[in-house]
Amino acid sequence: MKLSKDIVNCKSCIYRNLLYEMLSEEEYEKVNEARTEMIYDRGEQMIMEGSEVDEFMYLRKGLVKMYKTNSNGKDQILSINKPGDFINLLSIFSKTTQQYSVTALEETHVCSVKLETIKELIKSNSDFALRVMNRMSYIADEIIQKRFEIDQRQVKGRVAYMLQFLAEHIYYKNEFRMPITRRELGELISMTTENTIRTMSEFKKDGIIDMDGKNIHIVDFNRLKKVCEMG
Amino acid sequence: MKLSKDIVNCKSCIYRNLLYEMLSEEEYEKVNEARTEMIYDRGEQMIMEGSEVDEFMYLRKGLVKMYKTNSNGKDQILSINKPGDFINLLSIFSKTTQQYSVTALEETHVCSVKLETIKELIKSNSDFALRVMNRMSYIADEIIQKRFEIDQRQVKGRVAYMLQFLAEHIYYKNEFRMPITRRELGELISMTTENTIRTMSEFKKDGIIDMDGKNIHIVDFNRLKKVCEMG
DNA sequence: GTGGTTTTATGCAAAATGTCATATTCCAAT
DNA sequence: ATTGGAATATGACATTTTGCATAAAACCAC
Repeated sequence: MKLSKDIVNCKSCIYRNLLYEMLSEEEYEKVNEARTEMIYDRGEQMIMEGSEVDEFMYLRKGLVKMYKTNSNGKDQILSINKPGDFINLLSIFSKTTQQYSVTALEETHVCSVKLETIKELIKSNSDFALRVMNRMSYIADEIIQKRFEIDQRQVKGRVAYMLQFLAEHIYYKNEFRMPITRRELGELISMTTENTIRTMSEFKKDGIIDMDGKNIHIVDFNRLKKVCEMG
Repeated sequence: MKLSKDIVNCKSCIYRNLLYEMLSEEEYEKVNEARTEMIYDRGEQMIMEGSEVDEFMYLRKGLVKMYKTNSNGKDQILSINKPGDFINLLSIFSKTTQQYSVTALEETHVCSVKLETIKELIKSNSDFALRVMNRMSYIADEIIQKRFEIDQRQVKGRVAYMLQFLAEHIYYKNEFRMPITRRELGELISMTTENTIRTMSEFKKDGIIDMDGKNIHIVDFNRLKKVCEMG
């Protein structure tokens, strides 16, 4: 992890309107000063489950996984997050320790603001408070809805769902490089590594996708959707 | 559904300190006036997925289930909620429609405050805003953590987990009357009705629980915990 | 009370999923 | 370039879970 050298002002940040649009000039400055921007390499752990919560963090660039390690040492991945996501917004107001770990899946830039500063802004600017609530509500809902989608499907449907999700909501195209291993994909949809691999091989044999290692090409989106729908 | 006749003042409500403790006298009055208390019978639907969000609701008495109906008409239960829980806090700030349905499992009293009023309080009282955030954060976390617990277990572990949960967090004793059918229990832990019933029969045969219809008695808590731990 | 519907219950065959073993490929550190 | 460890791949087999059938018991509306 290292500090970013080219300091970007919040005003020119493309994610500014997600959160800071209603701040006054003065409040803006406050965030700008309290803010640090960090860069993490692929594979670097950014947040460790159980560590202290004292910063409010969001992605400016990159991709991360949020996960939990259970008592048997196995990871369960909660979600894959992209820029604009607030990676610890759920723990921040009710817990003193991080509830989930976060690791970078590629080079990732993170903005980090002292929690104290955010709380001051919430107190001084109620529109900002409502916006933070809006984002919290949205994030929680997204995670819960996604768990629902996964839980109601069986293996093939789950893999299909995730491939579709990656294509439509992360990469916005039918061809992409998998940001995670097959094991991690399994951890994301609650199934074994072997079954994950087998299912993807099957999709390839059936002509639904084409793949070469981590490179995925969804050849027949309609059929993928169909598998996704019937579970 | 009917309006409650014996109007209870918020000040004497036992759940007052969950949310309203930092309100001024004036703000208190505002809530009190904007508030309606409703009584729902067992089986009555209180919130319909897709309906408009315009009230902030919380339980004063009773038990409810929050659930979603999927495209095949099957329900998935998200959580069982008891007094003090805010049954639509997750949808309220990011969505204009309810994301989940809520139905009473027994006679249930609900306090309902116009969303507009709550938003005004958030604007006028920043400590209240922080408290609302704290509750949102807490609720989201609880739901997500519970999903994790369920997803990492298989059938026996899931049933054991839920029985333990009911005993320890809903009824506070080893003997209780199941508030839901076996089908609903299945909907809660993502398994079929048949397997749910079979697993409970097995627990009975093994001497872990005793049961007669909906009456459950956890005879051997240690063994239940063991089943719960090994998945 | 009566009749109809839902819930609980259990058996059995089929399907899905997990486990273990083994081989090959890929990737990163030296 | 070499090498060790992780990731991908696949088969065989065990176990788990589902799906369907059927029946008794419990519950509800009239």
